[in-house]
Amino acid sequence: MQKLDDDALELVARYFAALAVPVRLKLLNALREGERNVGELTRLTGCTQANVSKHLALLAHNGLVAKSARGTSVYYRIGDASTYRLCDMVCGQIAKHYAGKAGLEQMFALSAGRQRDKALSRARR
Amino acid sequence: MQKLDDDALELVARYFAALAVPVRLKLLNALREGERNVGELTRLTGCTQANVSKHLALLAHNGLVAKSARGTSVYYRIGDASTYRLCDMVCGQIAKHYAGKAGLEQMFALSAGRQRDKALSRARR
DNA sequence: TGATAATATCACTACATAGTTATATAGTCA
DNA sequence: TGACTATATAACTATGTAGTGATATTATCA
Repeated sequence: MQKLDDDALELVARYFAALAVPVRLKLLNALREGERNVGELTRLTGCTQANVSKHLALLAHNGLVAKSARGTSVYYRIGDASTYRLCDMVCGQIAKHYAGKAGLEQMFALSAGRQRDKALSRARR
Repeated sequence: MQKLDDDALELVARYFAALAVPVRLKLLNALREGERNVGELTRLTGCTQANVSKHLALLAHNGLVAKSARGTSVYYRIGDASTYRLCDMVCGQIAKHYAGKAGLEQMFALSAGRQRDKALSRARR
């Protein structure tokens, strides 16, 4: 039972670790508006293609994104709609924690706006 | 604006990183039932005192726990009640992702049970 | 089949941080 | 004040992984 519990903690930690890198958050954010292929995501993030590919593989491995190949391209999309709820909660907590620092709430409002609802209803199904 | 957005991603990533280490999740889990001092948390986790102290400092720095000194002891408590909602959401997603693996849902049920409600109502105030 | 394009993987470097031991700091009580 | 206890910090090692350039893999189309 203690062993099981440690395995669970390990899994949860890995999940959070998947969200603990700015580039990966940027990738997830880019997918709010719908699916995109690797080339598009490479341009959007400004990273090398190899790097984007690696991050996407990690996100997919943790169930945060899903992929489907069409032609020579591979299209990625959000794997679980509740991922954004998670991010939005964190944004809220950070905004609260840093309350007083000018304009931080607005900064986060960016990622929690109308875009989300569009993407959510798409991903929910 | 692009710069601001990158700063926001950095902050969110740091917050998730704080949750991305099993020992820290164990610490937060131990605080579900109420506040504890460093010595108690050291015993509960089985780590060295120095290590626990470092993890607690990091959690405090990110607003996940709060501390108050009484005598020679320092007592830590949950900084934000919604932290557990975050963890429980992740547990739910993982359980969904691994659905089929025997007994995994029960494994996670451990950390999302009645204890949470007690701790939440305490921390909410 | 050969050329081209898109993605994934490999081998590598650089850096951040988890964990450890030893020590410093601060509070309590005789 | 000195001994004792609890916590924090410093210095260090080991390890994981983000990022890169080069290359392999796979699909498309002439």
